[in-house]
Amino acid sequence: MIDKVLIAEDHESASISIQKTLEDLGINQADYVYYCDDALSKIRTASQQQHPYDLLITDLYFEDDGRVQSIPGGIELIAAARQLQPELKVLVFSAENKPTVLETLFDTHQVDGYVRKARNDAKELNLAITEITQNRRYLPRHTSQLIKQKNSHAFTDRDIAIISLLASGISQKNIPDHLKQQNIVPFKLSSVEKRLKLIKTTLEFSKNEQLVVFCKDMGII
Amino acid sequence: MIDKVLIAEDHESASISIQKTLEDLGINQADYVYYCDDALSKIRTASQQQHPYDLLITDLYFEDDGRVQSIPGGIELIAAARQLQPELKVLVFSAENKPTVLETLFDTHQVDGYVRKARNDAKELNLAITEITQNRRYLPRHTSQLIKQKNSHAFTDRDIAIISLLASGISQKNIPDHLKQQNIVPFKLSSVEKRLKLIKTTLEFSKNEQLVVFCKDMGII
DNA sequence: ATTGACTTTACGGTTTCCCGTAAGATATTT
DNA sequence: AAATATCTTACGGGAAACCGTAAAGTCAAT
Repeated sequence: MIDKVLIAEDHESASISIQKTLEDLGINQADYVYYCDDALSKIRTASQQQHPYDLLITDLYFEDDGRVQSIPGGIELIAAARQLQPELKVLVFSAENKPTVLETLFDTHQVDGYVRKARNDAKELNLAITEITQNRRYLPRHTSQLIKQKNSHAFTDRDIAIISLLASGISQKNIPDHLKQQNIVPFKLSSVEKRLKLIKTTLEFSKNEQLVVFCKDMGII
Repeated sequence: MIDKVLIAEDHESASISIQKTLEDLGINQADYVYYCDDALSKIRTASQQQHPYDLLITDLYFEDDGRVQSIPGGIELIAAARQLQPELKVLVFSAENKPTVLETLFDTHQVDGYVRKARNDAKELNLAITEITQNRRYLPRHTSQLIKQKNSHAFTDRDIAIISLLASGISQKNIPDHLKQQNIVPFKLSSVEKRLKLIKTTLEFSKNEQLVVFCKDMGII
């Protein structure tokens, strides 16, 4: 049974809707915070006082408004919260739709539910909480479609480093220097050239410009 | 005085928050729709029945879910609504933050208010409606900062065409063909080279890759 | 029509990128 | 340890991009 819920959401309007949904479900012990750091400290305190939260509903992205935060976003919050309280249920409520991000949420973080901010998100939220109450996971069915896409390439950290350098204006012939500095191997120019060629071939791209916008769109960089 | 409000917002959760805010302000005649087409037909009917809306609160982006819509988004909705009912007040409620988009909203569409979906958006929504009730515009103060940014370049349609071609994988030396096909002049390679160099110089960029991601981020392409 | 200011194109040299092949290094298998 | 496979680097030729200069074209004003 889910009695005590914590909402971590920086958008006040979204937070209000979540609170209303919890009310509709008869859940009266709902706390809400606008920063990840506050969320973690509440989880810690509740856990220490032998009255832990049953469910964390969290957004993924928290806007920086000047207040220094040690936890930058939802993913890090989930990791930190689970370390304090491993059995804590987690429901992510976010507009995020990028395959790579969702994949890590489902696989490495094993979230119990995911509701995307979209047309029927309030009804979905209600449904998701109901499912989680019964110890089931609530993951959108079209997720698998999103993850699988034609000619997909698994980007390594090195790939991301290289493409990020390109996107930041570094000339290809200078990339070896930067890779070396970051202790990324192999770092020689010809290996960089080969790798870029491979990526572009599998994705059926012809130019670097195309590749960087793709990575932007996909949230890879 | 504002009595009758229409909410055009595809996110159910956001719509609920807006409705709650209106309740808090004592505005009881609030209709809400999830599609732009529905919004326009409601505005038309209300206007014809001599009981028009006082305020339209609308999102900018409406997700395509298969239902065919003639009005794709908020900007087009605003234009169509103003044509039917020129004195209609418009308050935009969106996560949008790109300078170019906001500029057209404020300047060419003359919206009465803009609230960005962010940390204190519910309070801001309340404030904005109060301001509009008193015939004042409510525009965020940091807007001017956003629009004005160092080394800014005014992108022409031709610039956008060129950069879009680059981003879609067209080789620079083939751009002249495509420009010619689109009847964009000048179209010769050397003029394209010169233009790209100018843009990159003013923005202090060194590579095309950098330029295309910038334009992606800014919503220029 | 001529001048002058400005825009567009032509052209050539240099740099960077692209891409194949071959040599060298590293890891794996037997 | 030798053989094999795989990965990394070296190198070189050709293509594309970069960049300056000069020529050709365009336009406005007198």
